[in-house]
Amino acid sequence: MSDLEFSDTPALEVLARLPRSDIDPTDIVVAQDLLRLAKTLLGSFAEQFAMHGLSPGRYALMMTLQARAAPLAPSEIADRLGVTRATVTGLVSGMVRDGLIVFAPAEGADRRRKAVALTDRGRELAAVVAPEVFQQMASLLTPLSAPERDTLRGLLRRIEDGLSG
Amino acid sequence: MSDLEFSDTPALEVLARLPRSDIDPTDIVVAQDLLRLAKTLLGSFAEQFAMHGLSPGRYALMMTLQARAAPLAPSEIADRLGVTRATVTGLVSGMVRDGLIVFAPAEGADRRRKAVALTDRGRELAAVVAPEVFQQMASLLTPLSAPERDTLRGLLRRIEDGLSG
DNA sequence: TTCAAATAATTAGGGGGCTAATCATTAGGG
DNA sequence: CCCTAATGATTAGCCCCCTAATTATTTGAA
Repeated sequence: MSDLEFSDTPALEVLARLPRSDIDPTDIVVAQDLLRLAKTLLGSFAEQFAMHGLSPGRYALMMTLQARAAPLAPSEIADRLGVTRATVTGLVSGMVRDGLIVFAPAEGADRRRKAVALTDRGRELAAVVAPEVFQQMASLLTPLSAPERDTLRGLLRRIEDGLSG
Repeated sequence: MSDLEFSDTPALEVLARLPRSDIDPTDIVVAQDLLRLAKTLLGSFAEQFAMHGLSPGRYALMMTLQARAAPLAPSEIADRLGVTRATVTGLVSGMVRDGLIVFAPAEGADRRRKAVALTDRGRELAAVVAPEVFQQMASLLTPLSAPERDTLRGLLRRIEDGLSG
């Protein structure tokens, strides 16, 4: 459950051995902190999902269906989740097996299309899990005051922008 | 390569449908921003690793060996990386196949023990990859001034502490 | 009208992790 | 001494996600 964190690597020791590096070790420490937190965060949500027999992908799929409240085609789901159709095929087949969703040829003419919808059981599970997850998200930020949250958001935004730019 | 991000889920729509929730939607937005950045960051490093035929686990293993400059037992590696021994077995077998490490019975009496060490090729690759990775880590922070980095670090620290507490 | 290109979904195969069960060796108490 | 318990490592089998190749269907243009 603890998962591998390359951010817990002895980077400073390795850095110290590099000939003529102009990198500030402090930057490495902060970056590793950030990466470690990233891993920890994602892991803690994954754990919460797992307690309900879910995974991040399953959760995302359920939320997507829940928000639409109408059946969706696998290709549509793949687009919304930002994953491949193959991934959706796998996700769907496991969730059908577990009784969370149903899967049938879509209404209408095109016989290539399928439609995915939550079962009652899936809806019930979503109704339990979603508030829990939102609660966990909100409690992430409770150590920070409102202005601090704004500051954090601004700093993260600038880091994120720096990635693509 | 884009990977699944449950943080890009229509949480607000789902939240809006919940009966009597006392959760501030803004908190959800900030938390999702944080989680999305987490995914993006880890993904961008994973991409960089992949360009050299590495994965986060392989990189972590190489750094661990590089920092020690001495052979390590698989169990020792597992402890340092925070993963199971089974995972190390898999990691090692792939890296031996690719000529990055060597793997032999350890010196000394206990014939259960093995020893893992970088090959020349592994060391060369580490010498190429490590500076690249450090550079990428450092450049994450270039959008921020020195005081801002301190601020960020403090905020992250408090969030992290809040997770366990 | 027919046939090639586009589109929906699936399959095949791979990598990275995990747990649980197993094998090999060593250590220790009766 | 011997036999059990502990320890190091591996195997088997699972899940999640990916890419590339394949199947089924529809569209559109010659």
